[in-house]
Amino acid sequence: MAEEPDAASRRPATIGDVARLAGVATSTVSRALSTPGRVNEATRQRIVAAAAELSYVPSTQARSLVSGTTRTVALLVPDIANPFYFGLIRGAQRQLRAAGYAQLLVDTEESAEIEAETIDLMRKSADGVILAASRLDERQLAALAQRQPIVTVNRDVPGVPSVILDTPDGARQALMHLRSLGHRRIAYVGGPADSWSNARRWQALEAAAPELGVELHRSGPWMPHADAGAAAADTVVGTATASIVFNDVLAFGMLRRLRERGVRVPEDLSIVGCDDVFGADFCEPPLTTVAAPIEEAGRVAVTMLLETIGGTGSGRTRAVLPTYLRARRSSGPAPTD
Amino acid sequence: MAEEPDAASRRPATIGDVARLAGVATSTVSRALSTPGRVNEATRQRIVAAAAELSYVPSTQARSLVSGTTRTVALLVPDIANPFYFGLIRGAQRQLRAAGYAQLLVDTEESAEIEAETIDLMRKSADGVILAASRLDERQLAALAQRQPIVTVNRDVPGVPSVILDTPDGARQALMHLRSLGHRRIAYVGGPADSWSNARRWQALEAAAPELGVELHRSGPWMPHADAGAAAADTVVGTATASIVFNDVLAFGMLRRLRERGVRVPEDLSIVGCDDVFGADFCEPPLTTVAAPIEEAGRVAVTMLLETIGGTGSGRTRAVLPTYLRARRSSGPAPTD
DNA sequence: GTGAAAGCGCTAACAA
DNA sequence: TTGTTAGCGCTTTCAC
Repeated sequence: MAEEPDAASRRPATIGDVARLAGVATSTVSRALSTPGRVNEATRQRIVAAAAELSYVPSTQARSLVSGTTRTVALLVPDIANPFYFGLIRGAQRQLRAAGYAQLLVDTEESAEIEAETIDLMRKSADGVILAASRLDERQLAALAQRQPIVTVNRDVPGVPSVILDTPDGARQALMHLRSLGHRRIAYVGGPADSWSNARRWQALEAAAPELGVELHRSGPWMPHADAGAAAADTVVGTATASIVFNDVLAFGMLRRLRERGVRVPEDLSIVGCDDVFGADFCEPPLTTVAAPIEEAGRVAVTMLLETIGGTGSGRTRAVLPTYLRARRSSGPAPTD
Repeated sequence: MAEEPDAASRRPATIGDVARLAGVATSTVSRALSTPGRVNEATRQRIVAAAAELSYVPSTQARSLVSGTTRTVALLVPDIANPFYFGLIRGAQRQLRAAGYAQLLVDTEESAEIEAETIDLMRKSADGVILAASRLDERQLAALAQRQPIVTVNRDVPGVPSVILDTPDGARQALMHLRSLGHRRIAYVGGPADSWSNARRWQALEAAAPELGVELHRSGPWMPHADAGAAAADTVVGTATASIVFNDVLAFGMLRRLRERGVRVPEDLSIVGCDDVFGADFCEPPLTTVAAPIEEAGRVAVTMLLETIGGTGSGRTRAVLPTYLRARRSSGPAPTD
């Protein structure tokens, strides 16, 4: 194999090049490649060979121009560096690849503005959008969903299909767990003020506390970053003997602070996180946490979105995925007051 | 504001709709929106207003069909769930957004085949490709780079622009650090056999060991997953008093195993990781690790790629980013043998 | 400064 | 079974 002229030529092969080489019309090439049944087997083979020789790749742009469809789905997450979204991203990507779709990942940097702007842009570039932990308000979300297929994750707005991780239930489990260990004064260390999940978890705890005989305290709002954990930890020490924390990342920061202050976990203060993020079993002590099937959430979101796009909508518009408490060592017995 | 008819109409507005509403030709709309200087200010305003009213978004597909350019860059990573890539993804995304590009993120699942296939697909869908820790061999990589703009991260192939994190130097720093602590028998716990960085780190260590009077052992290859850490840890105990590990994730797994076995870190066995991944300062004990400016690597890779695409190539074809040892507590003094 | 028309690569009628 | 033709939405000559 000496020179390969086609490889050297800068311009990628078009359907016209393939047609010329195979001695057929472009429409035949198109058919051979997308509706193999409707073309003579011999010519089909000739065409496939020609395409291979020119290493022809169909232009997705041209295709979508005529089909009006892009076979691309956008996934918007508030913070790509938050390990919580890893599983979601991966689950979505797997399901998308299987369906022959590409994934456009966008980090909206916790900004409602960037989010809205991106969704609008995507109206032409993607067939649909998956919104993780959207920062938009209900009205906006509902309006946008009118215009283009949208599925939300961890955000429930009437009329917008959604995948919900039932973390309020997980929080309830955590509360019972701590209570059964003997804790009576328990704090909820809350996440961002505009977080929908956060509000729902608090509600669930508030509802469950009385009948358990738990004195419930509230701390926050806190940003879901490890750095915020220091201040958060300080608010809890002395107030409660156990805490349920918005998410693991925040809990990591608390753990670090408590170690600095010499407050022992779980002996002096119990901690329960949420998400079962990467690292939750490596930290000191390993973190008891509300684990959620986040990768599955990604897959389900894609499935629902593709149903919406395809109009195959079985009508399922809301999926609630169960969570469970993964008890490790950061929630020991209640300290004797 | 009662009914908003345009919002209700399913079909998104095209340039033609805008032209009609503004009472001009489509070409004028096009100019007004992309070359504002070449159009009368009054008409421009009329057009902008019309576009806003119809909430017109230009079709990127149609644009790229005529321009031959997609303003999209593909980023291929072997494993999206590996926290090492977070920073890279984010750095790349920031720089891309600033330049008005979209990011197509693909998880190649550590498969050379998926990688090659994806790169080929991207020839038409993206203006360029960033390859993190490519699994392809030199020949393939060089050939692909002929056909489309490619920048590699942590992979150096002649003729392919690359961003290199100088982890071999970091490994050398780790070796000196451990030696100065009194360690003489030190193991390198290696990563995947086909990892280019892995090979280079070993070379660096091998070269540095004699003059430091270090007896260097080698363990591996291991997959860079926490689960692999258990077996890896077992190979080191008793052989060496300190170990330099391919990456933090593997080190996490080792830490867990050593805790189970009752081997104290760093008293009985010192550990130095690599990457300074999320969690390295939360684990027990906090992990001393070779830290690399990974987010910067993402930004630099994008810059280099865009230069290649734009033909603005200043000719810079290789960026080497320094690394440094971030000493925490997992590398204590040498145990007395 | 603006409009008419051609064409980017592809698919989908419609004919043959 | 295959070829011809007309567009998808946009940019870009080329006239005016």
